Amino acid sequence: MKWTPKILYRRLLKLYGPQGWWPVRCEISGAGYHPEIFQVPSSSHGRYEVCLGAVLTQNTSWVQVDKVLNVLQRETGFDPERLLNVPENLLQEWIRPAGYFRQKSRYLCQISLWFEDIERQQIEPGRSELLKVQGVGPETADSILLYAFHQPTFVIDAYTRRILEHLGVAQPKASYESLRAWFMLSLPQDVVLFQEYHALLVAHAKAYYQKGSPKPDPLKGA
DNA sequence: AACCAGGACGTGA
DNA sequence: TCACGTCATGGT
Repeated sequence: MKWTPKILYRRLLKLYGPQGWWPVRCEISGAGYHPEIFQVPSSSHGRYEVCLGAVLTQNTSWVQVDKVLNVLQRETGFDPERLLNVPENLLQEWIRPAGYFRQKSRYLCQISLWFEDIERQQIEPGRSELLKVQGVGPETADSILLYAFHQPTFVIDAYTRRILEHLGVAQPKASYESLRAWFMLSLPQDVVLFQEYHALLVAHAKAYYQKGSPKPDPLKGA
């Protein structure tokens, strides 16, 4: 089987159907994810929530992030100015369940400053500028650009790597940018397509590529 | 009781 | 550039 981005997408879509992704809070979705009812964040608070979640979920399960986002919603109403005025100790207590709380408290402040700039100037955020923010690496940057600001960029995460390796598409040590290019160079630059594609990869990985209990990939069989 | 979770950074070679 | 140690909590 010679895998291309388009073929892989068709197979995943057939297996799992539309995802309607960025996971928001259980309070809203009931299950941690809300397929079908994903609303693109049209408000500043919505965009900001995605930014916070993207940082908080680094190397951390979403259920932990979910708890933290509920606290941040209650305490700050997803207002960057209010978050920036919270004493560091208190912010760290709020985000403790998401792990790395000392690092992430700083990262959240940095991304908040960046966010305020973007919203104030009402300009489209640039990827290279976003990557300069402390605590924002390639995956976090692409998640923010794709899900908060609707820019056509592709998110590569650990799940995506695992799938591409097992399918024989990628080398184990392939760079982030090379994998991102593999998708972006042969697909239409469509925001919803990229959002759905990443969501489908996560769905597939959760089903078959969990490290504890890996199962045979149905994509490889046929 | 280990092992893992949708990474990123600082350091040294 | 790149490999490696570090950061930290909660779930399984």
